[in-house]
Amino acid sequence: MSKVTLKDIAGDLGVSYATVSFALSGNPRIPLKTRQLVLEAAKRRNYIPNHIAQALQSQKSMMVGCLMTDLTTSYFSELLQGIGEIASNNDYTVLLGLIKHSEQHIEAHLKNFCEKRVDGIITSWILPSLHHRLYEINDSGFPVIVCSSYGFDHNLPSVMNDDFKGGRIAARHLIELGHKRIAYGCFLKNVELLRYDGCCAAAEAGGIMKPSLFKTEEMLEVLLDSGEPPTGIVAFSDYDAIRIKHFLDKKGMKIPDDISILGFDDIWAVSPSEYNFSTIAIKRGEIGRQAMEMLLDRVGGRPVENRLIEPELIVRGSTGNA
Amino acid sequence: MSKVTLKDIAGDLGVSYATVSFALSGNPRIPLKTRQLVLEAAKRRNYIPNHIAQALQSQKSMMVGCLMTDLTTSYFSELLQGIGEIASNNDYTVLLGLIKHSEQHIEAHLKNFCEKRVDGIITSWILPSLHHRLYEINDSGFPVIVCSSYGFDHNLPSVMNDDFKGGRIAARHLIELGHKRIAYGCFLKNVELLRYDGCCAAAEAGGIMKPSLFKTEEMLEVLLDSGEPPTGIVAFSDYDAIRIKHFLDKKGMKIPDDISILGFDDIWAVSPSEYNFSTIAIKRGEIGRQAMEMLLDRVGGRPVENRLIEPELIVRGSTGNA
DNA sequence: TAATCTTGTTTATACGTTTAAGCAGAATAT
DNA sequence: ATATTCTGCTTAAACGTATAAACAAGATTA
Repeated sequence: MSKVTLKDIAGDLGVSYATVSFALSGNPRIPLKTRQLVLEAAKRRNYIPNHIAQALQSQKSMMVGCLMTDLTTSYFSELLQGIGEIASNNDYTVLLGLIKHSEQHIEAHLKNFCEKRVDGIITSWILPSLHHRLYEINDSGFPVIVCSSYGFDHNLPSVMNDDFKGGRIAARHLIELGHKRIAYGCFLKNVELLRYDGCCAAAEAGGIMKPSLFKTEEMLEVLLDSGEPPTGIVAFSDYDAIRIKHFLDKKGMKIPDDISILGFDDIWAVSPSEYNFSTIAIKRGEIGRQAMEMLLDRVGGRPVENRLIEPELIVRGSTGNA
Repeated sequence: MSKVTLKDIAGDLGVSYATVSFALSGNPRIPLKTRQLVLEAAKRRNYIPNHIAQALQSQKSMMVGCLMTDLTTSYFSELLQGIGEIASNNDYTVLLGLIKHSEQHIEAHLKNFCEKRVDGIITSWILPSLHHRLYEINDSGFPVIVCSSYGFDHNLPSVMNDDFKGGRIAARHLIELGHKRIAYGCFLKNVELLRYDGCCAAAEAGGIMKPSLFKTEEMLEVLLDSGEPPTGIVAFSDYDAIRIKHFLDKKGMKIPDDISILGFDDIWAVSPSEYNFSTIAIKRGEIGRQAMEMLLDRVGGRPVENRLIEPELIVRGSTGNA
């Protein structure tokens, strides 16, 4: 076992262990000569500082708890990558709580984080029925940051994708390609309409009709069969965009010749080697990085403001001139 | 801040804090009545045990460090899911070290894990130049377990995919479909040939020719243009299988009518809604679970043996009768 | 020359918990 | 009636570190 402690190396040198502690932490009262000796002895003995003892003493664990859903693996992976990057740079360690969406499961992880005395918690989307626990935890001294690739309702410091701007960018792209009639499609229920609002804003700015909204394939069909069918579609997600493509396939419509389409997320399926769809790429890594930075601010007692991360248009083969 | 300690709740009740500690840990010397009082007071005060102090005292951190590469996000996600599941069930917390493949980066995470006094470390593939560090760390009292979806050279307790059996299962599947001439393709350099060996074993058992091995598209072309072209191909990975499919597309060959093909991994791209390829699914979750179980065994001082996890054949649309 | 400051180190306490050992009083055994 | 065991609790030490306070000796100042 690695049981080498300050006392051991103090014993080697015939000094008190306080001296060793001071030397290692670079206290100026310790002359360079002594310090050198201590460092050598530490290296010789392969001394590894015991962070647990340090944490107990300093009341800082230098750990951040991350509550992550595994709904979309790529989302979770890139977010963690971003969080981990900033965490590492600041000597923080990431505790991972991968959650299924059961209340007990989430609660167990939160409890665990608190017992381990993390300096803060970053969470992605979790069951609304557990939001009150996040508030409690946040209020009881564990700073909580929420981060997500789409907006949801809560009342905590957060870093989110800027859905409104994303929608605006998507619609603006179509408008710049000359499209006059745009539709917005989302097959998920109970999802915020910020992206649609963004489309509407772009439409208004571009002087075209307010985009029509459809939530089912039937509604889309009605639109297509109407006198003035849309020539461009913004989908809530790349998954939705792919689903719409398959629907259009059946109707014999070609992308992008007959109709343009783009979604959100930049999942692997829409990459150039696969569907090759234009998309609004959500900057998951950036969301993660900023969430961790925000947490560091809160830990440091600095004021924070909610942040929106602007997504990025990636033009590929599914959008063309009207 | 959540600064409620044993002393606080001892003060409330007018007993010593040792009594409180005993009561909370269920020591039989404490009568039920007292215990009840303590539990109530703890709840009232919202007492959260300080795991850091417990860890210092017990010399067990109940944390496991996981060193994970993010090469293939789905691999890493499912592995972690498996590790996390067993970890949670045993009151362990996962420390995550997402690594880029730079020596300093990996070394930094390893050092961090040791300082945080993890009870053990689980690592997936890392740079061979750092294997000696894993040995050192393992020898200095931090049990290390290696887990991976394909074999690589090291000398530590491990949980690996059974590549040999995987290859055998893949080839056997083709043989059962009546294929007499099988090829094995792998575009990666420096990769072990266990899967190919498995194919060969199946071929021998099935009384057919030893499978030919190709490592480039040129070599594949030569095979296809030969007098006795293969009718079935086992690819090292699903990525390779897809790449081969695109090559075959160019040659105008149809899957599975003209030729059957299957790879390894069961990545999303080969799922029914996409390429719909037959594949050998590597049980990443299971590898993760067993790795964590193995680590628990080592922490508990129980003897361990390397484990091989048999992958699973998933039959989809890319393999058919010869 | 005495008072003060500086330098290099030690002593002691604290962080929050576990747990072996101790202790007083009650219950039981001899 | 005395010795023993049991019961319910307390005391004290330990885990490994950080750090305020103290201190002895030497250097500087008045």
